[in-house]
Amino acid sequence: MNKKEKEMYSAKAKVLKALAHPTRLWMAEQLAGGERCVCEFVEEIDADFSTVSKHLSVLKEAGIVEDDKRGKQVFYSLKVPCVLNFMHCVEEVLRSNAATQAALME
Amino acid sequence: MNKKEKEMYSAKAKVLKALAHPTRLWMAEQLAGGERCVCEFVEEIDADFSTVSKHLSVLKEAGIVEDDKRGKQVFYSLKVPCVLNFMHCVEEVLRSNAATQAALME
DNA sequence: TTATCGTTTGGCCTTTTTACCAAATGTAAT
DNA sequence: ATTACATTTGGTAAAAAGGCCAAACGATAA
Repeated sequence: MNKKEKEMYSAKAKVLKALAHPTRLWMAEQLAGGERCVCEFVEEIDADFSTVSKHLSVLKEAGIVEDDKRGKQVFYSLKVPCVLNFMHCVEEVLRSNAATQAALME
Repeated sequence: MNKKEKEMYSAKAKVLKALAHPTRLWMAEQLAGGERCVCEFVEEIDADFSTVSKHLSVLKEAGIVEDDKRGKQVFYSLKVPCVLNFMHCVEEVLRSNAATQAALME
């Protein structure tokens, strides 16, 4: 891996890292159903307003979501919807793991 | 988010987290071309043997790769190849980010 | 203007992650 | 049995991530 390659993989990893948190993953999936304002998320998660805001800014920084301030509220939406395709595969990994576990039990 | 949902998202996040590191991401892509032994990775990355081994064990723990000890060497291979599909989307995010950047320049 | 609402930012502390070293393990060759 | 090789494990120190509080901000309402 040369320097340029390293930077490329760091950039890719950053995108994945942004999604690699339960709360952020959940948020991303919620946004698949359309935009949401920060306050909606705060209600549904049991977390501080500032915590939710910071999670959203991680997603934004990674380029996964974008924000739109309208009036007093800020609405977030998915910028690159394909991230949800990840989920099918992630679920396949989980199923595979479950199968492996089950096999060990026998 | 109830407790069960929380656990589900934690499990999914763990899979993503495993891939969310430049070195591990690179390794996963390398494995797309077929199995590799640990020593091969050590040569190509400028990192300690133990570091490489630990990264691989993170991938293994997540259920993304599996290992096969043959003789003195341990060979790793992709267990769930679909993880590579992630990459197309991740690249799309990066392209989208580049476009956003470019737009700002004008 | 002042007050209020929705959100972000800064600071601080705790937890997790990362990476190296050294020591332990297991396999194969001598 | 001893040695050498490939890998893993344990320990530890440094860096990054997570989450809460309080303070700052910007837009609207009074």
